[in-house]
Amino acid sequence: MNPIEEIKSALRSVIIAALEKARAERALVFEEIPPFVIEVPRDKGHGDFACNAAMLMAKSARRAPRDIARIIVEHLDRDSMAHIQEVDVAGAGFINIYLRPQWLYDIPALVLEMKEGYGSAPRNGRRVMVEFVSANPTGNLHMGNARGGAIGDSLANVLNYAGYDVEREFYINDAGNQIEIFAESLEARYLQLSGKPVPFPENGYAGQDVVETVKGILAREGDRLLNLDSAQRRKLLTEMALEEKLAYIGKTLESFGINYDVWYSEKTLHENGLVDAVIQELRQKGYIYEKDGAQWFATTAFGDDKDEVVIRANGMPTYFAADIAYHQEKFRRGFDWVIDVWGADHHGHVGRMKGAMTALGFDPERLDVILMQLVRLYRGGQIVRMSKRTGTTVSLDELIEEVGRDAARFLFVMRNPDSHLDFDMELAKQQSLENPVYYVQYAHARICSIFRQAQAAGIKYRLGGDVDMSVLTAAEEIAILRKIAEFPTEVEIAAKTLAPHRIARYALDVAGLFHSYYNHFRVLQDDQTLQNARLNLMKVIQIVIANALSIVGVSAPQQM
RNA sequence: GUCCCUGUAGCUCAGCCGGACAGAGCAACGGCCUUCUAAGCCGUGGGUCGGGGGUUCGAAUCCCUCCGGGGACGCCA
Repeated sequence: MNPIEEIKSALRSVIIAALEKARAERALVFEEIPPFVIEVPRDKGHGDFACNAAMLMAKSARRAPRDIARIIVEHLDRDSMAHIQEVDVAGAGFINIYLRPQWLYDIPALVLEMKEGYGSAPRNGRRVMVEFVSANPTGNLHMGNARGGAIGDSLANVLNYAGYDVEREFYINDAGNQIEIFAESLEARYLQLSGKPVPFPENGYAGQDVVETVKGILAREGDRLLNLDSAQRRKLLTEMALEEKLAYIGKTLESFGINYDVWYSEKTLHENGLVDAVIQELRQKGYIYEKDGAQWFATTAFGDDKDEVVIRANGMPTYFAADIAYHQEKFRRGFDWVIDVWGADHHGHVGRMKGAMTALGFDPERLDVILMQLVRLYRGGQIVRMSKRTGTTVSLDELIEEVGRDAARFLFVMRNPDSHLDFDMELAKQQSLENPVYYVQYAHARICSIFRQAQAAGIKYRLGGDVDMSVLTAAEEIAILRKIAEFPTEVEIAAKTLAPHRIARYALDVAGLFHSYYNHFRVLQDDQTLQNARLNLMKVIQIVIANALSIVGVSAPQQM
């Protein structure tokens, strides 16, 4: 249920009818009706809706845009749409349409009926998977993972609102080179902590967290692994460590408000032969060749500037090979649309993956990759450099602990993924004007407070139904209703353009309109009719803010 | 060198599926608490939308080019 879109489509029909009528009467000569738009003008002085059809037709109809616009207006059947109050021609040839305010007064009843469903589109039956974070299970989650988590989860929320059946997935990189190195690191620590002075691998995982993990294993298992051969020892250590790490990652993400539907193991792709199979399939299609003892995938056939190794000279498949198999599986599992949220450092991987999907016969348009620019961490204006020793600066746990889940998520989601984010810890944890999350939450809490006051004073009011909203004639009230009406369209655009930050911005806009209104108008007052209408207005704002915040993944507090 | 992102008010950023005089927050300056939470509100000043071409009736938005900033170019993931 999208009031704006319904009106737009009704207006579209009316305008098309006018064009047809004008053509039939030979008032206008043209071949085809151009793909014109009906939009909400930025400037309220330009009406409730504006149409650019006349300007687009100027050339083919060989008339001045304003002339065409006037002819369209003359042929409009105004009675066919009760809401139309006034239509005029303005600017370069815009058709500005003014509606009777009743269309806005109908909005609150709709919102109150749909409640948390307001803004959402009907189920469209299409399945979409959002894969995000997918951090290496060998270490802790860092700021980049935090941003990816906030964006990915919020995007999944937006898509769900927009009518898709969404699944969240975490791809576990539990195979490959880095796991080998992880295994070696674990073994070295295990031996060292058991009193055997072995050297630590040169490029091993030197972090303290690995030491802690091994200490835990020693405490539980004792030194019984000393008796095993090295391969067996590494295997067991890796299994135990990964289980612990993944549980920890899952717990952290959960406390960040993120819950996955599926945790998908890379290792199972190898074990089930899916990696070999997909390479074989590509080979049959002629995209695989051998060079220097390795197997190469001819990604240059799809616009890449150089080919890519899929099977190393040592016989081990690369990460890319496994990822091709993984993405093939995503489509095989029945997803209509597959979205990955990756760090910008993976940008070279995008074209190759789309090429691989094309080679396998999947439409690459069904795969979208959000490349998120990396996060630079600051503390009070000073950049925080990556620590060599721990391999990390601030972990997601520390972020949640220090800044708080709501503020962190809002700050991440608010920014366009394309923006290079300078994240200042000091700024983020300030509970001040610098911190927009509180501005929005405060609006929600204030409205809750009004209703608490109303209740305490024993005020009787009715929400929804046939409540007369037409007493809300102030420009501020009209502006708020208009903004509320735009929410479903905002969700739709955010989903279509994969831009959850639009919802955070929208929430800020609504909060701004509310705070201003609150300081100029009394909700609770003697005039019963007005009071009732304003309480309805408040309730509707509260619902929309709560809905927007839920998409962003931020709580809507009752009081602050 | 090739590729990706980016350059909008002093600062941080929206706007960029082309549309009518370019927006917000912060900072600066000046106001507003006996009334539903001052984590708020009101007002003032502040911009060659990096530069230059092009497409268009119309460009911050699309294309080309140059310049500045960030990043990627591994038989790592």
